[in-house]
Amino acid sequence: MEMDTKERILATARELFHGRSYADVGIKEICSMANVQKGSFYHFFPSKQDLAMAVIDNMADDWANGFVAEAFDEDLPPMERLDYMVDAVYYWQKAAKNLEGRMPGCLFGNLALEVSTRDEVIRARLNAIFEKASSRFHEALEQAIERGDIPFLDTKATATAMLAYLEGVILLAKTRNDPDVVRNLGPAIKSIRIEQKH
Amino acid sequence: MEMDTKERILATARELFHGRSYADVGIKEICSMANVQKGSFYHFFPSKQDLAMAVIDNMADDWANGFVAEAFDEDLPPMERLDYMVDAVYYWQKAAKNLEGRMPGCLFGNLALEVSTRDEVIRARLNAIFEKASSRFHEALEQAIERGDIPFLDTKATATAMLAYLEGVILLAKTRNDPDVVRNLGPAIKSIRIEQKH
DNA sequence: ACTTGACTTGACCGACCGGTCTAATATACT
DNA sequence: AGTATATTAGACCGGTCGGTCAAGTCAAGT
Repeated sequence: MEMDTKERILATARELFHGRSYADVGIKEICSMANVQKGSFYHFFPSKQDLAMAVIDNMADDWANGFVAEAFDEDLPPMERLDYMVDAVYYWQKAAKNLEGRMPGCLFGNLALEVSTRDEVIRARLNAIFEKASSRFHEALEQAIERGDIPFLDTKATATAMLAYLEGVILLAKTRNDPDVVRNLGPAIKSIRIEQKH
Repeated sequence: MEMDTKERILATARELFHGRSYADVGIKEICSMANVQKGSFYHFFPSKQDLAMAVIDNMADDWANGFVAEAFDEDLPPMERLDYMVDAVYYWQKAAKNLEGRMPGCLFGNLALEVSTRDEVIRARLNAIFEKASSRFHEALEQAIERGDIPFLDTKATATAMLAYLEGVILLAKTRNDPDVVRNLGPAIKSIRIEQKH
């Protein structure tokens, strides 16, 4: 049995938004690629903005239960989780590029820069997702310090800085259209540190 | 005497693109804000894409001759240039937010994520600009090592990583709509290091 | 005085946008 | 069987998009 209409819309929209951009992908295109009619679309999603929110949540869920869960596995040594995460990003981007010819980058980062100046709702949601992602880094850092793997530092700030770095690396890689940038620069995420201020 | 028509278009487009996005700003809007007619616009710019290129170059020039020139002043100790750069970004973003209520982020980063999947020409230009920016970091690092300010490392890779970090920090700050993120995380740019591999 | 060419004006174009609406159809409960 | 409800179908809407174009203005060159 084929996917539920709503899920088909969601999956298609996610793919298109990720591969191109929010503004560049129209509802009509999503519908025709998902084999759904306009009316059906608007039966499930009150607006394009609403669809965007659903796509974001959908992707965030997949992430949280996908490699993020794997990478930040409690059984892994904390600092190794960072490498795992970088690797996951690299392989994913590389696979996507091999398929589409273009490196799509990070859906959240893409959307953040594209729409956060004109859509408060979406901006806030993306911010929350970044917040959550940052907290995974935070946990890992806390544990690393506890185990004595790394010297004491401001774990909260450093965690956010690491997330920023990862997003920045993806941005540069996308601009170069070269996933290798992720592999070459990514591991340096472990070198970032922000001292505790008092 | 008022500005040249072409320059008026350029300045207006730059402001609008930076403050919102490429797709969200139409030629009509640019024209009316710049007090120019459609026809005049297309007399100077053959297409919207061409305008984008001009805007990018225009901004890149201003940067290169503006704070980048100041920050990467050869008279400054190399590593202090990084702090200067971070400061400049912070004050700029803060000023922009105070004016418009929204943190615009980095025009290059914004455009890169928005259009680089569907416009090779613009993508390549943005890539070149990042390349150039990275080379300023590179120079600084080389000099820092030469002076013995920092231990030996892969200056090329580290320079690129630093640029990535800066872009990532701006991305996160924009998503949070809070320039303070730049001030808090920015200085950690100096902690990034990529070892020379052999 | 006349010509040239840069510049301006604004009406106009087809295509597409997000979104609406009515009518038809499948499904599920009584 | 009958009826309510969820879903689908696709024509249609006003508005906007990037871009074109014919007509004209105006200053400089001869």
